[in-house]
Amino acid sequence: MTTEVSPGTVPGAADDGTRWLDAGEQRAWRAWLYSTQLLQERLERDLMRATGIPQAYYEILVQLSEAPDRQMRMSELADRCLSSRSRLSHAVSRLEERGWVRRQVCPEDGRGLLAVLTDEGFAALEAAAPVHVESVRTHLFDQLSPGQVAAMEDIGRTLLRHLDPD
Amino acid sequence: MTTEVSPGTVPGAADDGTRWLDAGEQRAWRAWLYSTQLLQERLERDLMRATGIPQAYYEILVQLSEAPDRQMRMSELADRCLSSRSRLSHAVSRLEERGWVRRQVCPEDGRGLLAVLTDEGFAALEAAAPVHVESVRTHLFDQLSPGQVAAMEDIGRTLLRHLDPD
DNA sequence: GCGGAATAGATGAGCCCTCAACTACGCTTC
DNA sequence: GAAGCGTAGTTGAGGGCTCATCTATTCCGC
Repeated sequence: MTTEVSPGTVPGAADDGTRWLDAGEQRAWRAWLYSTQLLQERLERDLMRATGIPQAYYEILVQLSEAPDRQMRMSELADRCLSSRSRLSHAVSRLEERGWVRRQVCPEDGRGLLAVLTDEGFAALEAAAPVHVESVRTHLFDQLSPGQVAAMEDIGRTLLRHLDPD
Repeated sequence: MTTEVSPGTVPGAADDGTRWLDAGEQRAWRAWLYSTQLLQERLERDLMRATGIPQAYYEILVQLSEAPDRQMRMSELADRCLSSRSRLSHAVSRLEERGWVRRQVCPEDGRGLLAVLTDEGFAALEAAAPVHVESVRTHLFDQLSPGQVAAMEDIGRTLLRHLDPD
């Protein structure tokens, strides 16, 4: 009862060695959790409503658009999009149905495939980009001071070093 | 070509009034996006693997466990979980199947229902809590300095004021 | 008290994602 | 040159979420 506990935690839990969160950590955690959740949902909905493109697909188009010849191996594309192979495979299938991406056999490796951005795909990205950028600016950058933006980058990088140890 | 643009943005885009992101903003944005994405996935996977409970359900159990008589109106529960009514309704149906929550008619409002946490539900939460807290501590708090934690809370609160204007 | 708007919640289709197989090719080694 | 292992990518089942729609109840004004 005296122990304010954690990510939603059971009041009165026994001392079982768990490193529970104190009240301050609890507040910080909730602020992070709720804000990232709401921001993500907001960005996703803005993009989806305006263009019909989910963020995950947008990211794929972006990566391809920046690649030499607008093409990339499936695996590398998955890595860059922080996506599982399976997720990417499903996603590229959908994008193929829309005519935005093509699969092409890879000359150097008979197992491999290249995902190629089509002109239609590039056009779709060009149409979507301003919408998405504006959304990110409105809901994120317009709300934060330069110091907060710097802190956000610093925190993000710190977490990435731990989470994504290439 | 000279303009480094944004959330994945089309090189060479014309000046169409879009407030593109500059290189620094781009970096900050990516750091935030990737770190939150990876952290979320990590927490979700840890909790799911160890307990079979998705984070969204965990949050519901937490909110109920902290409510008077471990019960709450569906709508209020949805609000507190940052969930849509529909999502909560589906989720509570699943939780009912597991025997962790019960639906009960609301005395004061014939339209309303109360979600009630069962003893089994509470037990499931008690079992899951240490796992989840440990995961949050390992992947988040153990990585950040006290200053970074404070900045994280500050940024989160700032964004919430804009996103969740109660 | 009656008609209409607002509120509480449920429901089903469709989409995306995860997880666990599974196929197919390449790379070594003997 | 066949066996075995690792890598590339796909597939399908199952679950969660969104969105639009639907029902039931309450609230309000007259």
